[in-house]
Amino acid sequence: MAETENSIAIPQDFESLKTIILERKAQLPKRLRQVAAYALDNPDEIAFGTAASIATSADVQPSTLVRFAQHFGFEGFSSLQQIFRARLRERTPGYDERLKALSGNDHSKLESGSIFNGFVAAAHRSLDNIASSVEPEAFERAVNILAAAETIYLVAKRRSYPISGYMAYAFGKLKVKYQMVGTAAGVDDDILAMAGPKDAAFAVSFSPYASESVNQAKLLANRKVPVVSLTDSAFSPLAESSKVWFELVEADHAGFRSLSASMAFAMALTVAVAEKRRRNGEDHSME
Amino acid sequence: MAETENSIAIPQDFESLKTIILERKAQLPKRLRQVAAYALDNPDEIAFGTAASIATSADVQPSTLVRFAQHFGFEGFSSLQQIFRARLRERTPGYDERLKALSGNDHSKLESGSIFNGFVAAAHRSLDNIASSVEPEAFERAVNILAAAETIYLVAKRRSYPISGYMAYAFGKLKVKYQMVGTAAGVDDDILAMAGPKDAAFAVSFSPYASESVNQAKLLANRKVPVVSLTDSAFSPLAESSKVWFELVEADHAGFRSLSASMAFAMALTVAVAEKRRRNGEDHSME
DNA sequence: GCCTTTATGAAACATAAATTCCGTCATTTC
DNA sequence: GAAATGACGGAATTTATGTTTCATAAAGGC
Repeated sequence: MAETENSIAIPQDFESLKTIILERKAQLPKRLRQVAAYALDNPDEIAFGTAASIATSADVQPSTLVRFAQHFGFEGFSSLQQIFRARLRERTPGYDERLKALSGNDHSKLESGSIFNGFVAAAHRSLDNIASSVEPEAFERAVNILAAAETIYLVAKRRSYPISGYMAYAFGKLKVKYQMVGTAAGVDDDILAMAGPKDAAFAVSFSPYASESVNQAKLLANRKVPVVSLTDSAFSPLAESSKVWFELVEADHAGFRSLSASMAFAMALTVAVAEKRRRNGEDHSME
Repeated sequence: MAETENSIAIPQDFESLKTIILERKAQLPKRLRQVAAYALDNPDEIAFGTAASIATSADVQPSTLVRFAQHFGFEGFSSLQQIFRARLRERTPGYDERLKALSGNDHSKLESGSIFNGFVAAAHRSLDNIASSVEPEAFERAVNILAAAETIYLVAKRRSYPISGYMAYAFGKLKVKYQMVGTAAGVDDDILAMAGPKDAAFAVSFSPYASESVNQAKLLANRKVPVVSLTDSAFSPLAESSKVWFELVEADHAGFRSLSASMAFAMALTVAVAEKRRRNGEDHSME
């Protein structure tokens, strides 16, 4: 039987394997394509896992993994796995190189490279700051407030809007009731009128502060709705209306700021709230 | 059975394991010391090899490896091996201090702290990857394409939406003509109908891919509109329609991903495009 | 519409692995 | 110098892993 009459050679390194997989991707059967996608997206899993564990993660049968390997000329799954392991071995991270890679990498040779480097570096700096500027106790309190809320109102405009947008997406997936404020014009007041002390709000506003956000936060605070806020200055007008507030200064590159740290913060808060709710009791979590 | 009455805790990461081994090295029996030396000299072997193969290499019996592991409080050899594997997985940072600051800071004491730490760490990892996964040449090409465009169409749904949202905000401030696709339902086709070869599009889609985004990218490509895309898998259907595409895998914490690296990337691209336009000529930049 | 081919899932099999157990040896202590 | 304690090597045991096989399902061709 000429099972593996390889007109083409068996890939010996990860890069060529990746290339071949991408080339043949279209012609692959459904399950094999599924494995291919999983393999390229989670190479580390392939390297360390067992056939059984990988099969579970990728949602296929172990035999499919073997077939996949054989499809590309390997004797069995194990020999394919070697490629993935070699990749980790050789790519000895050499962490120093990694840092060097940032300051001295190919990017800087090209025109736009320094801009790219600048933003990555700025994001790193932002994240360095975040651990020190966010107090654990405050974070805990914020989580408690939001976890106890019936509905979480998300207040954000302009530059902050993507943050609440992402939180909304995540809350939706996590089955946490939320309400975005400030999407369509005009109806905001009606939405806010429904908020009460049993709810809570999360407001984000960076300088220059959108006056609507500030006003809406005030309005909510007056209605005894506990407000948690994220801002970039202790002088932010948001702080007055907030039970808990966080000051998070994003590092900038050439005056422009990305939202890297804010996104990490937002996601942490979102998941922490969901987690807290889950723990607090399955009794009334799904109403 | 008080075999392992650990007055001290079992090491959970490679660094602390290394420290403990070095501390106790002097008091170790001969063979165990032999294993200790081998382990620290050939960590990769420990990570990938089997107990039998390692034993042969280190010139000891397999049972000695088990004894060694138990000596340090592990249940068996396998659990010790996990430490060595984790080291390779998590590209143990050359940023030692940074991570140590993370795992050892006040946050870990509190309930939600580990979630917070997890997301900050994940964001760091994402940014570590970004420099290596984004090719400078590709970035340059993407900048050129978008800088040359009359109008930049931003295509993104769901999880990717905040990215294009932020780019829209920044483009607005930078006076770069753009058009968001997919905000209000229904009018998308009309908007896309205006796009032509002189324009360009930037599409973002992460798994699971929103079919509208994919279709719209295809549509644009068919209309000879150059498409630049950002995705998280080489398998993304977006890739086919794109002139340039970037694969950017956000590291996850407990299965949830933030958008930290994507945000840095988006901002870098946005500013680079604006900068390029500014340089290309003040003549027609302000029309 | 039927038949052939190919893909897929589930379980069985054989193998290789990790771990445990026990006998032997060396070193120390009384 | 004898007994005891601990280390070590090697084999036995048990676990679990990769692979193969077979039956079924889906797809494609005539």
